[in-house]
Amino acid sequence: MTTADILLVEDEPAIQELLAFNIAQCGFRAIKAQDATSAYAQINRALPDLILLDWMLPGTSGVEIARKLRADSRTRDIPIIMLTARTDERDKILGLESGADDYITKPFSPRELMARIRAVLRRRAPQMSDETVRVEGIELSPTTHRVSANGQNIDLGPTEFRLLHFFMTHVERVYSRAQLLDQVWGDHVFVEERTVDVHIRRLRQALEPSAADKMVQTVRGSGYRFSRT
Amino acid sequence: MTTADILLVEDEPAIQELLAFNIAQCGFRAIKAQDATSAYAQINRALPDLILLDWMLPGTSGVEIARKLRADSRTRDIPIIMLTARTDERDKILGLESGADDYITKPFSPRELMARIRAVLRRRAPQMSDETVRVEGIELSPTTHRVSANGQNIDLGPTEFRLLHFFMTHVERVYSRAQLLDQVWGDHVFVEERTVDVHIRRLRQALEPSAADKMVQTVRGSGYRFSRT
DNA sequence: AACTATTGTGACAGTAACATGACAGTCGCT
DNA sequence: AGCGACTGTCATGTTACTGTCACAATAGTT
Repeated sequence: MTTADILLVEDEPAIQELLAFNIAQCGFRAIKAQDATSAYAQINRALPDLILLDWMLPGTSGVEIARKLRADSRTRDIPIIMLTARTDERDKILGLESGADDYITKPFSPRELMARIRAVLRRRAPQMSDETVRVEGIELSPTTHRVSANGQNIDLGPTEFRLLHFFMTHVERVYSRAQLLDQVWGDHVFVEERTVDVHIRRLRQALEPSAADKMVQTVRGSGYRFSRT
Repeated sequence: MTTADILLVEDEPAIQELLAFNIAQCGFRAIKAQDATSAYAQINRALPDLILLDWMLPGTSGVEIARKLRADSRTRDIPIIMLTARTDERDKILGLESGADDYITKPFSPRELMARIRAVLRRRAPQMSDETVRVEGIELSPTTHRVSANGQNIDLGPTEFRLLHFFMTHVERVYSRAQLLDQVWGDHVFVEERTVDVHIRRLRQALEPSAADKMVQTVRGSGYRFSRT
């Protein structure tokens, strides 16, 4: 759940392959679709974390797809980046009005595209971006899967790692147990809410040697918060 | 790594950019040309180590370029890989007769292309693949295909060798089994993910006498990591 | 202070993830 | 052909993580 799923809607097979390869190279998971129909099918199977949408598609155009996704509450919040050959300023506006988060014109450098993907993910789903996060003395690096507090290494299990990662990318805000289950465990799992307490404890225990456990705070009646100070 | 220079002759800018990015990702240097004229100009400036040649080009075709390169003693030995949309067997023969080392039809997977580039480079210019890598006490020399840890020789099978080579050039970062299969096994072969475990074990076993096996670390739930300490 | 709602904690069994050993198939070599 | 080295897969151990509970501790209310 740490890696972002990116739905790639593109009809030209060569470009699709190349983009998929680049996405994978950057540590994300690429899900491919050639047209609107298969795109919807993929979205129905599992919500992606970001959608790369070709402007020109056979049948339903990219703009129409974007509009439909924005109309559905289930898909409203999924970031969309449009790919297009047009450089016309009017089209750009049209694309953004249709609900796209960003917009990139062909020919584009893959490096630029990847930068935009990261930027959008950082804005919309910070825990999906794989950048190193630092809060106070704590440092968490998703790519190396390492955590350190005040220089000393911290050993975490997978769940505690994701939990801390989520907290560090959503500082100073209270989350209910249900919200944490959705965000850290995934929305379709059924687990007892009190299980969160246990993992909070395990996280605190791991952070204790560095005195960083004070940052994981209980908000009675509401949930938990990760906070500086 | 003595990076290989790869001349990329392709008129479609989008595909050129994407290929150039992939080439760079793999640690090679991409030199771009849109047509025969600029290709010759680049070759005159400095001989590339490999040429990626689009079959269909405006003006002089890829086949003609390949013939001319083969006729010149200065360029006769440069490996050539042809890119083409045609799947016709006759064209394939024509392409190879014109002197190409390999031939790949669009749409192709970048992974396959990169595998072929590596294969051709390995065949035609083995010294180009790489130079000796050193991490902690371990020393790996691709050219001599030798590995030593703390002075003492280590015997590795081909797969373990490539695995260690990949790890040593990508230290500290965690790779999933799928990523390792992509990077180390290369071709789009279907291999069970658990097979990675076995080769990890074989690698560890080989490194054990030098106590270097501690560097191959398991990251539960994520994959494996090669790390100092 | 007493009571209640909420959260902390230690223990535990089930399980998912990983390690290991064995084996059969393949390939190149002489 | 016969041999040895290497590979991929499976079956079986082994480990470490997970979720749940029972009960202890704490905060909030009256």
